[in-house]
Amino acid sequence: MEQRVSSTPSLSGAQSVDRALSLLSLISYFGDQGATLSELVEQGGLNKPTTRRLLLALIRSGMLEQDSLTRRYYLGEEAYILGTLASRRYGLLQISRDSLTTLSAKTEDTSFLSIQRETSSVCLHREEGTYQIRTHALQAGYRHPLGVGAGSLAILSALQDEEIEAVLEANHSVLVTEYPNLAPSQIRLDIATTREAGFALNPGRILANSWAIGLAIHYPDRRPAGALSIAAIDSRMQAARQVELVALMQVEAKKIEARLAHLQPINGRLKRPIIPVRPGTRIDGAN
Amino acid sequence: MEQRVSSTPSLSGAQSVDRALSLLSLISYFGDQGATLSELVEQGGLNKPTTRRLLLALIRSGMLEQDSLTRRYYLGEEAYILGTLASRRYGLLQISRDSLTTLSAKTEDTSFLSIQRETSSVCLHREEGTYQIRTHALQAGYRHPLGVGAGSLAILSALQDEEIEAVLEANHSVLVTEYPNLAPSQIRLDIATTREAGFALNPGRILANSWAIGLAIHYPDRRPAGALSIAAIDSRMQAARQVELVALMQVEAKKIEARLAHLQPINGRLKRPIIPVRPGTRIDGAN
DNA sequence: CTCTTTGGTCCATAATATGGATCGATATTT
DNA sequence: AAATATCGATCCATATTATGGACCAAAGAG
Repeated sequence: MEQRVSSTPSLSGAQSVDRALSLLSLISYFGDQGATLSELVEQGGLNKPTTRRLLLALIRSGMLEQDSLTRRYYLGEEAYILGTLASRRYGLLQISRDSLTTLSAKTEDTSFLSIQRETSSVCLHREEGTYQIRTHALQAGYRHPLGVGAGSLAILSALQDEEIEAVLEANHSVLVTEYPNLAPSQIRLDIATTREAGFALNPGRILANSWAIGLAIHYPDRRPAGALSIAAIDSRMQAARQVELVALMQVEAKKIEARLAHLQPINGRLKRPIIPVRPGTRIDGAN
Repeated sequence: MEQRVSSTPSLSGAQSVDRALSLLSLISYFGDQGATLSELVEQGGLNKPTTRRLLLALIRSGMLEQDSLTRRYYLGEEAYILGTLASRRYGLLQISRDSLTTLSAKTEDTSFLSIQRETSSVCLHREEGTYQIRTHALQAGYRHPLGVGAGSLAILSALQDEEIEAVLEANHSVLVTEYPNLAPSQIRLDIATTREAGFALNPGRILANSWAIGLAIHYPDRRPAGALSIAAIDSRMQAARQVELVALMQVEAKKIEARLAHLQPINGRLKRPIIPVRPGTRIDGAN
């Protein structure tokens, strides 16, 4: 009870919901590894009893699950179901899956789909290539500050200049401490190069010899919806092949953008499903 | 403040989180149509200001969005992202997508994937067939009480007898009022038929001439993970073709079950993603 | 065996959520 | 066109609810 701000004029409220969903979001970054209570207390900025109480509420709703043995917390089945249902409005991954398959099949290298989330990019999908040497610097669920990584840089470069500055400022301390090769000034240079070339290149900036090419996917209004990227070892990413890869990616990006244009106006009226269940009927430990 | 139960011994707490997530779940049943505040007040069992306050909290977190014009509420992008990230543990749909494509391609009819959610089944995906006459009784996101519909009946039939009775009891009033052709007693008969035949048949019980066949998908421990189903007009669902369809579906169900067996033990330790963001830093209207 | 760490919980206190009442805006009716 | 109904949204005094320091048990670590 320190966080008094006293400004909250009226509006707002339901702060435990904010906190609980912040925790949920935080947990999502732990991926398959799951999160421990201590980690969540440390990184979530809430104390132990509060954290635990909110986690229990999330578990009750099915959004979260706790491994009874390891005591770790994982996203639950309800999160998966809601996401699947939401995918009809936001189904970038669904729409892009074919393209990722195609890209990895044609190039033999691993391809990725990333999106923006606040000031970071998140990898939504990794499509394995067949080539024997693969970089594992990026996995589904991994997050990096915008500008770090090829897809991430492609997205950042597609933002407006003032947004870019806001992002870089927000990420300043993280960049300086965690990514010595990627100071904000360096990223600004990379953005210029990206815009000029029409694609983003990560020449092993995060992991040596692990190069990648990224291409932004745009909404009809030109805002970035995400980015495709392809990663390989440097020997497979020299100038000539870069051109080939970009050409392939451009074809797929175009396809995705065409489908995206059809996805948005789904707000049309559909028949109502049947809705018998009555929530709000006081959930205790009654499950 | 009527709902005093006074029993809540200790445990529990964070009730607004319960309520908010109940609302979120409720909204998910409205699908592409979105939900209005009034509908949510009516069906959610909470009053208007409370409902609205919780909705605002959900919007702040990105789990929900409100159409600024129609004022309707829809699942938000954050829900989609979380679901995508959770899909590595619960990716039944991902695993089943190929099978649905195959089934619809081979049969020319529309195929579905459904799962259990509490005492209902929810359609996660509808894969269109090419045949000119198609039934639109089932869409992704639609919910029916367990036992209503072919996939739904297949799932119910795969449960244990005592679970079945619990489900039927919970759904009793809904079945009686909403589905005159599907009294609990009728469903019990259908279950017996389903278990004997090895597949579920819906002979136009919900919508005349709209028949469907359902086949349960099992976890390694035999609990149902969901169900495949194929729907068509009755003339395309006579005995001979039923056998053909079931044979095709069994092949696909086997494939899915094999992949499911590999999905579960993903609790392995993976490299940690980078986690710079600090939630819990008081979210107001600051966005 | 003791010390430390981690998961989990208790409970008096204080902060927060609650919902009846109210308001403005947009249909609907007469 | 006026009157009425409906709906979304918000206010604010009240009392229910969340908070977090302190504590406990269990499982490593030394």
